[in-house]
Amino acid sequence: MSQSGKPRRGGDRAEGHVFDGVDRRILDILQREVDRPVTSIAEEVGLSPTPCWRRIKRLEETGVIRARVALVDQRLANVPMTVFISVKVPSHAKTWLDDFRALIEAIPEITEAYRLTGDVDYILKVVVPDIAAYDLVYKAMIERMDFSQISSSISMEELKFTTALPVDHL
Amino acid sequence: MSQSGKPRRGGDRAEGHVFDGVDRRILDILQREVDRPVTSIAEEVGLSPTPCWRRIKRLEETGVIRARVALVDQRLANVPMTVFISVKVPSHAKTWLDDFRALIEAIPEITEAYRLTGDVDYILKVVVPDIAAYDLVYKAMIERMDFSQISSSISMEELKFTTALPVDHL
DNA sequence: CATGAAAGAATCTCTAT
DNA sequence: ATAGAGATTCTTTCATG
Repeated sequence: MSQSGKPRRGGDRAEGHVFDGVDRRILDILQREVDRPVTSIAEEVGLSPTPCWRRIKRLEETGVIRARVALVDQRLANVPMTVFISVKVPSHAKTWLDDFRALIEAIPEITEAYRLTGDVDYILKVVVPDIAAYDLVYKAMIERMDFSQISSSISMEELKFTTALPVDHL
Repeated sequence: MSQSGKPRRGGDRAEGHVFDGVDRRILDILQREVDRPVTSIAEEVGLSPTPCWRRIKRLEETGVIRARVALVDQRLANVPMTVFISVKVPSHAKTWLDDFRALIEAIPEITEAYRLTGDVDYILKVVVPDIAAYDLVYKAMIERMDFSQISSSISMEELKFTTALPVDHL
């Protein structure tokens, strides 16, 4: 994968900007260690510091780089448990969805939420210290809203977690 | 949630270190903008720069802060599509799991993978440019390994995505 | 128009009080 | 906690090909 077979045309995006292999390599580095000095990155991609710095700055200004964040260890932050909640909606009224959005935003333990195709309507990723804390989240949800169905799956093991998007498609 | 009702005892972790409310506030900031100057963070949490800097450094050394990374926009990086793959395993042999781990590691489009309780054994998060690219990932998987069952759900909408863990449990 | 060199500003890192 | 020195990095400007 990550090799579609199509010839690379330079990777023009919707916004009209063109990225090349050097941009990809810069992003690949920044997605793993954003505190690397520009000179070090420049060296690795075979550029002098100034043009490299300009590329990074442009990647920020165009929004390709959305944010620079610290990733925190789940266990050391006392939220070692990850639970996935599958939700079916009881109503397709707009008010229900609005309430659901507000609920999701209000609960920091819910770190991800997606609306899906298929028989499950939404999937939520929840991080908590333990089952008891998860139960509090669960209760808070069903107290505030109606659900047609909710089912939980506990993550027994995280095999992979990366925030680095594949860059080969750029 | 995120308020368990128990009195805060300072939040001693497994490693024996004690975090307080200031550490929580620092982490909360760093999880959103890691490039904030130390002096600015110090000001916000009501500390002078030096002790604030020392706290941040300790958070790094103890591994609470795992990494500092750039978050890239999915759409602008040409991987706007998110797909969740549910997998059931055909065999509980160790070799199968080893192969599965290697497969997951080898495919950069698979950004997350978890082993779950319940009827689904694993769930994978995959980011790709489009259906065609997804199909390549899918084919690469079933060509390399056997699965008892695979089912895909396409994300129609990302309601929430944050890498910031809740800090109230620390 | 992109590159490379270099100067000034800001920040980081650590020491001393 | 504060002050501050020295090193590093960032950001901009300018000359060059």
